Amino acid sequence: MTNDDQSIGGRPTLKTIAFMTGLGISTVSQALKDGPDISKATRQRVQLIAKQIGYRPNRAGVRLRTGKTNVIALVLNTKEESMGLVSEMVYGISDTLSGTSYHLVVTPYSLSDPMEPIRYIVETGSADGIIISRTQPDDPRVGYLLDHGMPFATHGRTNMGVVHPYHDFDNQAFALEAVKILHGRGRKNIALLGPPPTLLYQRHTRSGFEAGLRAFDMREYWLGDIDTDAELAGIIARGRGLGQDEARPDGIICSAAISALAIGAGLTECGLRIGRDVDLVTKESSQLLSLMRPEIICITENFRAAGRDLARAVMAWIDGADPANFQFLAGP
Amino acid sequence: MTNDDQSIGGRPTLKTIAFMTGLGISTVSQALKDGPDISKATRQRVQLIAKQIGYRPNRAGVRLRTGKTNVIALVLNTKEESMGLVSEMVYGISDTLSGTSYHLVVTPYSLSDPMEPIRYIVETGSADGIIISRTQPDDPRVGYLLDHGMPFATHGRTNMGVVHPYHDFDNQAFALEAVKILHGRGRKNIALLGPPPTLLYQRHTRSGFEAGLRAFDMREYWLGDIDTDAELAGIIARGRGLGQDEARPDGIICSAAISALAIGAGLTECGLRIGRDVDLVTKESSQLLSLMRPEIICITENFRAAGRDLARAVMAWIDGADPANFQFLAGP
DNA sequence: TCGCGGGCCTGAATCGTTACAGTAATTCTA
DNA sequence: TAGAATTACTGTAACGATTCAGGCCCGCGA
Repeated sequence: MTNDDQSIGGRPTLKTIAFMTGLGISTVSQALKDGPDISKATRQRVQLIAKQIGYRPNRAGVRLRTGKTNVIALVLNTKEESMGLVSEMVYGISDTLSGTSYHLVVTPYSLSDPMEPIRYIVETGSADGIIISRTQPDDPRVGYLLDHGMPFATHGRTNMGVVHPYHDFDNQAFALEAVKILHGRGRKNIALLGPPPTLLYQRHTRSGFEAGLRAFDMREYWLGDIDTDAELAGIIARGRGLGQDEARPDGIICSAAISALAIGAGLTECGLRIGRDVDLVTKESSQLLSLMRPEIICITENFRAAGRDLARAVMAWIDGADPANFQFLAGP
Repeated sequence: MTNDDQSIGGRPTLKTIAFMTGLGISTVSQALKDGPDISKATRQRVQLIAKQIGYRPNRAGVRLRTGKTNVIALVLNTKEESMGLVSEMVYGISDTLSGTSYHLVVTPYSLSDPMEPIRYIVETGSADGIIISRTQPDDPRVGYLLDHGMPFATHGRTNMGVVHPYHDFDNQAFALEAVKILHGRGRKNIALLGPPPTLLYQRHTRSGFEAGLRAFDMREYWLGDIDTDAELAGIIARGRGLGQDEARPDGIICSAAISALAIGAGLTECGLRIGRDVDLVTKESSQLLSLMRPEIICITENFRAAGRDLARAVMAWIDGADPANFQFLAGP
């Protein structure tokens, strides 16, 4: 009842517009969302004023009343760092989110339990949708989120027989292509430094790799129990080991730029020249590597595009779209 | 009046605890924050139950009532990418924020207007504090935030005669140290590839650089109008140009790892060997460079520590601490 | 002319929290 | 022992938005 000082002061609210138009608050609310019960003239009038005074709905008000947070959470493992993955993903997501009402909350977890941040978000309802990465073949987070009806999208696929949005790089095609390139350069004995077996794309990578070997009649040099998640020092040491091995591979395929650099460093230490004695093909996500080591052959994975896709997917799912329509596989 | 189904169902609220304890809602609210009006016994009882049932205050409720968002906004320029700056900053900030009630919202802006995201946050009150980077000597954002009473911290200092929290790398000391290293390696003719003059740390860098030249009686090779913000291709070309210059510098100091790589790439193209024909000293922020290009001399800047400091500073300021106590200068 | 159904708008209730003004019951003061 | 002060707790009113059950007025059919 006390329409004191609506005209002046603070941020405009529905009350402000109601006061200015002489309408009721609920009318204004409906008019702003083009409710059919409101006459066209009134709707236009309200919307005009709202625009003029720069009205923006109070997020807390909306959230409290409707439960809609207008937040997308990006859940990252601190391990995550394929040279720029984080920044590219963030920028990609923001590309999509800008111009919408969504904000991006970044939630890293250093802990060993990947479920913890997920549970937190679901239990406190602090986001409308979640983007997760480092997806595992049988990822507990996916099951949990599905169970709890929380929209999400994964960077990488799962192997669970359930449908959910994802963006994945076609690592099978990548590995196949890499083998083909090495074959084209006359290489025969190929090593694969792939991702850890806990991540599904390890299987895709291996599958493409093996298909390539078969197709071009090449053989594998078995690298043993080492993957792109290993300590850099360990990878360098492995490179050194290769350098001293008579039966060393003449081609190496690598799933991460940084690991390629590391293994290359080890090889170089032994006096081997990349591009001559050994060929190195790697995935990379920025122009950096080609600068640092132009002799390393690069196949680009675009994390920014991934971020864009993932954000689009989550938003669409939140809006009720069919998640099956948002499964993206990016070619190399 | 209708205490229907408080015991079961959804997330616990104050009402749930009120129902369980038989107390009033406001009593519970006060008890949880150790209000002095509530008896010790009651406070403990309430807090015990709250913990047991995993009560967490509804952020929207708090935010609507108090205006406190429990959000720190990190405002980034998409240009930003000193190899891992974004991820390291994010992880650093999260280190500090984890365990508190704060969430981290990341707001990149690709637009030319750095004020836009700042205004948005202030006008919509969508954060309690802001962390900004790419600080300029006379930064309009700093003035604006000060005017509007929004706590913030800057990555880098300003030159405005106002006090605010910051974390800065001592670029003067870095440049001086770099010159000293080059002097120690017998170099005489030094080039500086510094940051763009719009950023204050360009001055610090130059100042340290010039002091070093004077102290060790060396001379500058003037690189001209190029800085670490330039296109990589341009920097590479400049490196190539240097390689072909008879009077080329025998030492180069670089403010960003990626630029060092670029200029190094240009030099290498001309057959020059880094570490022999030319020495290259650069700032870098990960172990990457020193591992992969050991011939480049690295001085490390720790962005994660910066993130930690900045988050601590903003939180402290929000809590009413004196901003003057949160000015950090990190040595090389 | 009466009643009924739309069209257009409004008030009240609600989401979860906090600030503030009470209100009993108890204890202290003179 | 009356009155004041203290202790311990409670009800109400916001914060800003949305939802929903009306309410009023008009035109139309019988």
